[in-house]
Amino acid sequence: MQNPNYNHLSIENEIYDYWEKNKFFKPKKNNKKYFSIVIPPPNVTGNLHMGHALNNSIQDLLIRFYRMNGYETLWQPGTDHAGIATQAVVEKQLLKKRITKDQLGRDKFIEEVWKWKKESGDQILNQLKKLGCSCDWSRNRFTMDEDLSKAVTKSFVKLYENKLIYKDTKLVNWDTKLETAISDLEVVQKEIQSNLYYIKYKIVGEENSITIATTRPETMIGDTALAVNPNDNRYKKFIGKKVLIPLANREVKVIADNYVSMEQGSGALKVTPAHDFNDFDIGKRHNLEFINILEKNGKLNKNVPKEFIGLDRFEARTLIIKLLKEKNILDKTESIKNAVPYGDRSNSIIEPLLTEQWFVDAKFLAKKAIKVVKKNKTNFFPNNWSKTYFQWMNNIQPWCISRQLWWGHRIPAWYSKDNKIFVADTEIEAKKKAYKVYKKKVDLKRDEDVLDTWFSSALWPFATLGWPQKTYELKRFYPTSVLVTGFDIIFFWVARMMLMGNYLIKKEPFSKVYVHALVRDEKGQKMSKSKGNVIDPLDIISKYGADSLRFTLISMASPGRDVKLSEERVKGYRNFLNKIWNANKFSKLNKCKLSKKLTNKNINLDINKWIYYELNRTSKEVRGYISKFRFDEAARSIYQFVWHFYCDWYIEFLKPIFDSKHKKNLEESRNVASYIQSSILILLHPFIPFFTEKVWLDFDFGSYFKSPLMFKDWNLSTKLTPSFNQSYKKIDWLIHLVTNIRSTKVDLDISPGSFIDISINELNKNKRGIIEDNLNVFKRLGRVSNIYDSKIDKKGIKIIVGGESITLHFDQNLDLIRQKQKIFTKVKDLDQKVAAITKKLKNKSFLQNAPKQIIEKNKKALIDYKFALKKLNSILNSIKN
RNA sequence: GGGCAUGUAGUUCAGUGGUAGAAUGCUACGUUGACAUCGUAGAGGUCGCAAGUUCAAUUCUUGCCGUGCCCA
Repeated sequence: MQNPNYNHLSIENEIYDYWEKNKFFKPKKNNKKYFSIVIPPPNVTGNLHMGHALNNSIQDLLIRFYRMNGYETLWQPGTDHAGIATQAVVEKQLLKKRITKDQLGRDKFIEEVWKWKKESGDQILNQLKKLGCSCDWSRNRFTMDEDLSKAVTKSFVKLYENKLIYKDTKLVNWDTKLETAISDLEVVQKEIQSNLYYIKYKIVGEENSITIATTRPETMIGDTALAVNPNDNRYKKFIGKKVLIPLANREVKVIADNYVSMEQGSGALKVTPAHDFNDFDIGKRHNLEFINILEKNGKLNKNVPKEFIGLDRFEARTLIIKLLKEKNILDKTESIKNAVPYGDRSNSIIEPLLTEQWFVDAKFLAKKAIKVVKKNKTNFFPNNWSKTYFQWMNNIQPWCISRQLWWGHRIPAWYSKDNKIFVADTEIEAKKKAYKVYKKKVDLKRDEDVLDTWFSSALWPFATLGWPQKTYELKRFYPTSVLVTGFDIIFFWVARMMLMGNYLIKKEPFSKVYVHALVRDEKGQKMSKSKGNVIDPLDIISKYGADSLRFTLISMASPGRDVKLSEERVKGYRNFLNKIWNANKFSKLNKCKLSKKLTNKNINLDINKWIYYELNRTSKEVRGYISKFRFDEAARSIYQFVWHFYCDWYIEFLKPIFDSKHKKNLEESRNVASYIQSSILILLHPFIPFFTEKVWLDFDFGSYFKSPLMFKDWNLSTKLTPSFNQSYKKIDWLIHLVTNIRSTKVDLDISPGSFIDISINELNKNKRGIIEDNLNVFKRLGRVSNIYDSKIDKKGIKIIVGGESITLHFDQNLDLIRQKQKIFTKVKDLDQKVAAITKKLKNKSFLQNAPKQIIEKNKKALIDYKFALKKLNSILNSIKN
């Protein structure tokens, strides 16, 4: 420990190696309780961002805490295969070599993806190690692993057989860039400036026309009706008649439907059942024709007039407007703001498209998932999130699980030539099933599509533990104890695990869900690359250390609030580590050492009892906070203890003792100091594992406690005799006294280093005893040379501590103006308080209604205030004289 | 439009039906053998606004205003 300051740079890697080498992250089997967490699997293409850092700091805190409390503890790590994102990454890479995926073909392309995964897929896991995460890496899983894939197939088959997975032709959100269906959750509505076009539809056989309004005029080619509200007097007369769709030159009926709003637009609605979700419903209600006009890439197909075939949807829009203008059919154009759906991956405008897809009957599965939360088998923290959860679950839509991609779990469905579907675990099984139907061998073709990545993520909590095998881990660690996650994926992920877990295992996947907020920049702005305000956790780690980052994030993770991160805060907590580092140096310098002889029964000195008492209190408090998920309060509590009790006062108390030759006091204090020091490491280990481990090893606490820090019993609280509480109060008073002496010196403009004499003749016996018992400590900290037990003939000034007065004597002439000023303000303050309480105590209804202890408290306060006021006034008088 | 948060010191945030807290920043002083990534002392708040409930409201209720997010 030669460095004057703590330097994390070489230390963190070295410590992580030490943990891994010793296999400390593997669960230690025992018969006691278990604690398990499955990591929210980061995207295999991902890089560690602040959200991950927060998420995983909290998980590691919990895992280390429960591990140290003797639970059989598993933190299950892994990554997900991120269908769209990964495929895009590999496609991009291939494009650099001027190869398209279609040139390669499906199998070769998949090989390329695996190659990529092997080379650069686990980057984020190494980044988690930098953060100090104590996952059991020997159990690392990937959603495309063989056993997880088996779990996926098995679930699909089971759900299909139970009619909870089915094929259907529906409108889905279609991404024309990626050419796949995407989930409605992957669609972001963006408010943009659009044109609202008013177009005249001529009534067949009349001169009249009806004007409709649309932002997507190109879809009119697929119109199969015109709808008006049945109560709309403007249009009633047209119901049942036919209109001519301009350009398409097709005749469609005018229908009446309550869905149509009379106020919106022109009050008449063009109905395109194959290209709009609301129109789809109208189409079903009125048995309309569904005309699909789009190819999968967003170009117009053969169902449109010749001049439009092959045009991109937006080119078609421009052309249509041009033609309508020419033919004088365009009534007017309005500029409006409207919400337009974008794909969150491709950032291209999403088209509702009529396709055949696979769906999960989410509504059925939701019933159980709702019940489990209602019955508190799964609890959200903060509890408010359960409302969000219920709201979504209650309005759940069929979940479209097929994706038109190559990378992912291929759907285990095979088709015969006459399009019969055979769903099975393997092709052989499917063929067997087909044989039963056809009574002969037939050729089968496998479904080309893959499953939504979230389908496999939904199985994560049990598939990673070995399901469908009946493994030890599944039995021991399921349901998992806590899920730690960001609120943004409650629907995407949490809800879906609940659907699947409760159905396939018939048990909730986790007992608790801790939901944390977003990490933002210091101004509260969302971090984004385009804004350039991204703080890279790895930069922060290399600059200040993983521990500093962890402590910062944990301290700021107040429930229901976003974390506003600024580098200044990280720096502050780096300073905190440095402070402890130096406190340890002090301990070593003074030969502090643990001793088996030390028990809390043979501690005699007040200061040692005081710190022991406070440690005990802190440890209990922190445990309470952690179990209530109040990590911010837990961090605050330890910080307070370490800096303001241990460093600010206790180490100062120790100095006079270490300078003395009193053998017994010396030994006791060295023992206690060392005990407190080691306890701080234990308390803090879940928060700042690298630092605490380093010190633990340096001081060889491991051999004393016969335990690595990571498995050391975290529980520090013990039953203490009342004498500890007494000592606590004594030292507390002493601290007030010393503080008061110091501030009086500042008020009087006297050098803080100077020594003074004091008289304690007005002090009661009890308080005198405190000074006598802690004489050296008091003299050193208060910078007091002589203590008189009687009035002495020397200039002085009285101060009040805890209602008792003491006289401070000074040699020089004093400038009492500031002191007087200060007393004046105190008197004024007290006067107000006395007046307020007096008024209160005269109020009959207060006396009648307020609880007894409040009345007593007020009465006592009044007496105290009056007493202090009297003393202050007498001091004021003495100054005047 | 519906829903959920949120408004407390310059800043970031705790907290409570009964005397307003922390961190950081700020000011003054300080290099005494753990630490200047530090120490000592201090200044700093109508607890968003209004009404109601109550003996008592920063805290509970309602309304309004501001901010953020989710869903349509």
